This record gives sequence, structure tokens and C-alpha cells, in this order.
Amino acid sequence: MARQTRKSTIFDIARLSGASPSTVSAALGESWRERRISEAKMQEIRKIAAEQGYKRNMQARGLRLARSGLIGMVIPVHDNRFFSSLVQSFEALARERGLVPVIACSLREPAEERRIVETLISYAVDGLFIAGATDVDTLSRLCQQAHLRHIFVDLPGPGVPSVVSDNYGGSVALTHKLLLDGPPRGDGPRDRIYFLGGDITDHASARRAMAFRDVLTQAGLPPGPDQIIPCGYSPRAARREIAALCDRLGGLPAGLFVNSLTAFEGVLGHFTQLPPEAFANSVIGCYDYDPFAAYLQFPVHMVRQDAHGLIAEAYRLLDAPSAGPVLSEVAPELIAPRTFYDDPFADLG
Amino acid sequence: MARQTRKSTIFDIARLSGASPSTVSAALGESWRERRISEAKMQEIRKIAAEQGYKRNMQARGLRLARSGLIGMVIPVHDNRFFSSLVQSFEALARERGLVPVIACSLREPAEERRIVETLISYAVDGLFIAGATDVDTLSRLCQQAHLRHIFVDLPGPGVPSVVSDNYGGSVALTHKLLLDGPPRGDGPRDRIYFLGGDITDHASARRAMAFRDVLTQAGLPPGPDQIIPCGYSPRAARREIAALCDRLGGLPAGLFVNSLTAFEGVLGHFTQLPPEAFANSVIGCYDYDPFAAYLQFPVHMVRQDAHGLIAEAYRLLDAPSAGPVLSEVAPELIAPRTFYDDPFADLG
DNA sequence: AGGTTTTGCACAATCGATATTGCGAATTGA
DNA sequence: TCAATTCGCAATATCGATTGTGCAAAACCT
Repeated sequence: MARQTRKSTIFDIARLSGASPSTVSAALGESWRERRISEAKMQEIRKIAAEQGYKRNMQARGLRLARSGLIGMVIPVHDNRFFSSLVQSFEALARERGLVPVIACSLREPAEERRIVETLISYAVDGLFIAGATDVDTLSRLCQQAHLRHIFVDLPGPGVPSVVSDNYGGSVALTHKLLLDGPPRGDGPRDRIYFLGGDITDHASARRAMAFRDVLTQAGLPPGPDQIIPCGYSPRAARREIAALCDRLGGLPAGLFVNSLTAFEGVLGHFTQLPPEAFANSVIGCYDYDPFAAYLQFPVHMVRQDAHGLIAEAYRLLDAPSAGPVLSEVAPELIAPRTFYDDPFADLG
Repeated sequence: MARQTRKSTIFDIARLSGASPSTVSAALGESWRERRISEAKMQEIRKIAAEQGYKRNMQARGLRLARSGLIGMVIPVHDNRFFSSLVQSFEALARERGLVPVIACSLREPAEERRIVETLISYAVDGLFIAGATDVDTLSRLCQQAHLRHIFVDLPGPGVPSVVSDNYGGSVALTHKLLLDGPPRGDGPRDRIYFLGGDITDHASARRAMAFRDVLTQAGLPPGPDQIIPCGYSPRAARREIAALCDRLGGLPAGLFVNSLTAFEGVLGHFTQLPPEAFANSVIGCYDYDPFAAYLQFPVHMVRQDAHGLIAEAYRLLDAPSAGPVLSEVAPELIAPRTFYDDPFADLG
């Protein structure tokens, strides 16, 4: 609390306590025992440090130790339930380990992803989680050059420990639901099920689309190429595409598999302009869960990815240098329409 | 790209280029001109550095310069549309300034808030945004001791630059809506409007509750003490309270003002167990906006806080050392039920 | 030509914390 | 009682980048 104009350093504490800087350093850290600082001295130094409001300079410490106490995470966007849930768990577990989380979002821009990773390397982060990255190869190369332990989440990296959802399994379950819950179908275009959103070149979307195709094919309803519309993750593009589709079909299709919450936002933007009865003969599903989206005017089947499980597994892989599988899959959960998932980790705000 | 086992430093680049470390430092930074490094040498050094995959050590740099290039933000939770929108804008604007955002969430725990701020001070962040903090006085004192520029967002700090929503105005508008859109009311308990959620001891909730009270009083319907239920921000508590209320009233009240998205999540948890017709004679409003919440089975009036505006204003105050008002208010926007707010800043994922 | 300024860079100090080493004094052992 | 440990701490080097200072050589001036 002392009235000082400069932040105090171990040298100030050393002067005030009559000890040497190295003793102060040891006394304030974990190592005072093995450095043979007497308990009395340790207590005294800590008392003075507390009085002075001393806080150790993590830059100096990090420079000396060649590590920072920071742990980084790259995500595409923040304001999306899936990614913000990932972040929420990432933070909690980081804090548990005494690490300080640094989160950056790339807006899915490869150049931005690169810059972020380079920056985090500059700050000597002790580990890096990369979620939903587009240019995984480059990022992984950067990290390896810097000897930085890193884990890919949601989208797997090349030969690098990765944790992803069981996208195939989740998509199989969701597609089944859409088939079974839908109205009895003939073979007109409006009787089909459509897959909308996502980028088919990324692993997650590719797996989901593959499952979608497989289930439909098995059911004797092999999808045509127009039934898969990977229009990216932008709400706007999704809105445009669903509007165009409804135009073509003269109404909603029998089933719609929306491949992300962001795309679903766009879809919703279109739906707001339709009368309630427009949904009567459609079943909607969305890969990813949002508690509000689960209770819309029309029933929505949702797939809830286990964000906490993904992150917990990612930390596990980060700790085990090379044990365990390179690609770890975590099962998602199919949430029935109008079901409130009572997330134990969400009851905190 | 060189095959090296250690991260390269300016000394390595110096050796390779035949220049001195100080020259390398200048050549790689902005100051090469004023330090009279010839353009040829500068180019040569940069080329070598690029080849070596050199990245400067921000800890060393930060230690020397007494600043870090980091900018911190404390929020209560991530997986909440309001805060994740704040974070999204915070990040974008930080990146624009060449700063690296460090975000930490406190789960509204005063002790955690303190630890976070202390930690960020240890890392010498160049500025700090504190959003939705509970123990503002302590946090502000910590920052002032460390000579750390800081701004309170959402909840104002004591005599410190703060940016908040016009909570009173927003609440007046929302309460009006609930009054006007509701069914014609008698004077039974189910004809009243209730205010649910939030912590009345914090500035935002207090202002909103005051506006709620004022509007009802002006309308000749002064609220009883039971009509304001500040049960905090936990979904679970809100769920419990709304269930209890419905029990007492024998159904939903004529109007419900839900004072945060997290509380609304809990309310929804209860609503999922009610039949659709239960909402027939009720009007629901929620302070804060979520695109999915805007399109639930029943109409919901929402107040969308201008997250981007709040953050932009906060950066402005952070830059202007003491100019401008200490408390800056940003107007929120009332969003009609089933309206899709097309956020230009959200169309990125 | 001889002095002055400018150019282009090297040297050394510095930021704050930590780990290794060293060195008296206290303690132990025989 | 004297050597051998052990104890408790101080000195010192180090992490990597930046900045003030110094010093030759080149350029300029009269």
C-alpha cells in the first residue's frame, strides 16, 4: 500500500528487508525451502512485500525462465455459443493450472491466424490451443519451429495431437432424426432434406456432410448435389442461400440440416419473414447447441458438442507429450427439440 | 526456416549479418531511420531475419520498455451473448491498434476478479477494460497503484472513466412496451408485471429497476416489493424463482421483465415445461439481446445494448487521459419481437 | 589542406527475476 | 578438539531487446 510512484521490485524489497535480491526472489517463490532460506526470513520478506504491494514482473520472470505462464487459444469468433463455451472451459482449466489464458479470434482469416500464432509465439506462450483453424498446416509448422506444444481442437491438424467431436456420429444421429421426424415424403423437391452451411473443405463439415450423404443413401434417398449447400459460416450467406432455396422449392423443404450456429442465425433471419404455418411440414436440425435456439417457434433438433469434454481432453493431450492417440474424438449429444440442457458449467454467470 | 533447435535472437541475426545486436534491433524495428542505419543494411538484416524465422521476444522487449503490448479485459462470463459481443469488439479494436488482447473471466467472484487484475498487472498490460465487475473499488485501487489506465464498462467504477449503457432509458422503453403490449389488466396478482433477475446492488440493475418502478408508478400501477425479484445472474436461481412465482400466481404474470440473458436462460428452462397456451396472456421482455432468443415460441421484446459502441467509446476514453466525461452512456436499442438484428460485426464467422 | 559536420555503426548499460556458485558461520561427528 | 558437513545467505551471470554514448570514416566546407 505504500505511497510510491514506481512499481516496487525485488531490489526495493531487498533494501527494505536488508536481504539480497536473490534471497527475496527465493523467499517470494516456491523455492525458498530448497534454497535454504530460513522460514523467519521468508515470512519477514513476504510481509514487507505484501505491505509494499509488490507484484512480480512476469516479463522479467518469463524472460529468465524462457516461459511465460501464458497459454494461448485461437478461435474463429467469440459470439457463438459453441466457441464461447470452448473458451469458458479453456479459461477455467487454465486458471486451475495457474496459467493465464490469452484468447484471440481470427475471423477465419488465414492471414490473421498466422499473425496471431506468431504473436503468441513472441509472447512465449507455454501452450497453444487452435480451434476451428483454416490453415492448419502453416500454423502447425510455425508452432513446431518454435517448439511450442499445441493442440488442434474442433478441426484436426496434420499429424499433431487433435481433439475433435465425433462429427460423423453426431451427423448420423441428426440426419436420422430429420428423416424419422419429418412428414411422410414423396419424391418431389420439397420432400427432400437439405444440408446448409459450413465449408466442405474443412474436416468437421466434410465428416458431417459425409454422414448426411451416407444416411440418406442407406435410406434409399441418395442426395443430389444440390442438396448440400456449403455456403460457409456467415449468417448473411446462409440467409441468402436459404431464401434462394425456398424460392426454388416454393416453400421450406421437408428437412433442413443447418451446419453451424452462425449459419443458423442467417437462416433464422429469413425465417422471421415467414408465417408460422410455413414450418408445419418441415423438420429443422442444427449442428451445435444454443439454449435459446432450442426453443424457437418451430422444433429444432440440436447437436450439443461437449465443449468441456473437448477442452479437458485437449489439456490431457497437451500434458502427455506423445502418449495417447493423435486424433481423439469426443461424442456429442443429440438434444431433442424444446429441451433445456442444464449445463453445469454454464450456471456461473 | 533454418533448421535450428533454439529460437533465434538478435544476437544470432547479428552474427549472421555481421552487424551488431543493437543495429539488428534498430533495423528490425521502427527506429532504424533515426538511428541512422543505412537502408541497405536494414534490408539485408530483415532478409536474414525472415529467413531465420526470427520473431522478437516480447518479454525482453516488454521488460526493457516497461510495457507489454498486451491489453486486458475482465468479464464475468464468456458464453453469454452480451459479453461475447463485447469481447468480439474489444479484440477487433485491440488488434487494430497492434495490441494483443488478454481476456479473463471472473465468474462474478470478487476474489477471482482481484486475482485476475493482479495477474494482468504482473504482465504489465498497457490498459485494462473491466466489464461487469462486482468489487469495482478494490479493482480500481489496484489499477491506480500500478499506474494502469483502466476503464469500467457496463458497471461504472468510482470516479474512474466508465462507459455504460443507458440502462434507465432502455428499461423505460422496455417497461413501456410490456405495459402497452400486455393484455388489458385488472388488479389481480396475475395482472401485474414482474422484474426478475440481476443483482440490485449493482449499478446497471439498480438503474433498470428504478426505471421499471418509475414507469409503473407513473402509469398508476406502483409495483409492490414482491414484483422485483433480483435473484442474481444464475440460470438456476432464475428458474427456481420463476417456477415459484408461477406457482404463487397460478400461471404466468401479465408481463415479465427479465434482467439478463443468463436469467432468461433459466426462465426458459422453466418455460420448456409449460404448454404453448400458457403464454397467451403474457408479454415477455429481456434486457439484452440474443438473435435466437428473439425468435422463441412466444414474442420477446429485447433490449440490444450497443456492444461495439460501448467498446469504441471505452477505447476513446482510454486514449484521452482525462478529457471527456467520467461516465459515458451509450444508448441501447429496443428490438421488437421476432426481429432479426443484422449485426454488421457478427457477420464474420 | 585542415577543420567541421554527418554518417554508420559498435559498445555497454539497462529492464527485473532467477539459478548457480561461493563463502563465512553454525552444527555435527569422531 | 578439530575436521567435515550443513546452513543461511550474498554475489554474480544470465535471459533478449532497446537506448544513450562513443568513435572511426566519409562527406562537406572554406
